[in-house]
Amino acid sequence: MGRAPCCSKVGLHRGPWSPEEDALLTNYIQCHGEGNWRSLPKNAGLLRCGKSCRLRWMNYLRPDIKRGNIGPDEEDLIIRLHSLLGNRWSLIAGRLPGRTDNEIKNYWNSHLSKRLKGQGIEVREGTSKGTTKRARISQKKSHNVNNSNINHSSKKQQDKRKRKTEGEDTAEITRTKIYMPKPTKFTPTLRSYDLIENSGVSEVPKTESATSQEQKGDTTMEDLEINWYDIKEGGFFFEEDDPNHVLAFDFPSKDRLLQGLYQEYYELLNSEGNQAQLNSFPDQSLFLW
DNA sequence: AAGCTGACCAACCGCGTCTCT
DNA sequence: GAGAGACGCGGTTGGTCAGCT
Repeated sequence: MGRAPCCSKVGLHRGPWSPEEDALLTNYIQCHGEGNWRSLPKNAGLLRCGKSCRLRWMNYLRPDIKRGNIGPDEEDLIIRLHSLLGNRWSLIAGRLPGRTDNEIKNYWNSHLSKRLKGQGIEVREGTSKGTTKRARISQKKSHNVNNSNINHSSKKQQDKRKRKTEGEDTAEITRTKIYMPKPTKFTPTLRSYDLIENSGVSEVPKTESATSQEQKGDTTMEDLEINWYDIKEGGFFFEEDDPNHVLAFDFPSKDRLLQGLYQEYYELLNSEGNQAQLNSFPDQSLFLW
């Protein structure tokens, strides 16, 4: 499909952002909102490509970005999610409020990956997209580079040259087709529930929206048959000040099939040796709300 | 003090996918 | 259904800095 020339445009700034550029971008987005990255630089008076603006905003300027070191809890979550999802950094970042995919990716590559390998823990490489053209090229490239005795600087130059000619190489690579279900958007609403210690849900939903939904004959809690304990154990709940009070996902009745997928996901999440299965699991569907 | 090395991380690149016409 | 533009993602690069020799 068509690709935007973007950063190749002559006369655009590249490299580190200045405070003035940051201010221009921040002010513009605060006034006009995100989106339209293509036209944003022009409208905001920035000599940057839209892609660069988006990246700067998403990874650095966004007000909800959490600063500071990644804590042990976050680290543990990253490790667990990576074992399930592979290098799908955006999905992992989606479970860590305030953290960006870039940050998690960097943290993984510079800290966790090495540490886990050092501990003799097998680190899952690649993703379900590991059989894509790009991934195969990458594997092929690293293989070639590893087999050469070139020094560091010439290796980089060689990589660049290879990148320019690799179109010819790819024709010889065997293609493995992976069928991924088309991502489906659905919108579970949040309900709040009170929990009785070790015994699951004590009461039916009490929130206003939940009550009105029930009155309209929408999905009830009993209909859902979701294993609440699994949700809690899976970490996909939101604890408020009261530790016995949780928010859980609620699926509209039209999304019964997706509810099944959701339950399947948690079963996989809690089972041993689930990586192969997850490679074919439509996880994109689960995170697109 | 100077040079080297590796770690870190912001930014870039290229591709796949989505959306609109 | 096809094509083009826009967006989002993951891999990679390169500048900076701290620690070591």
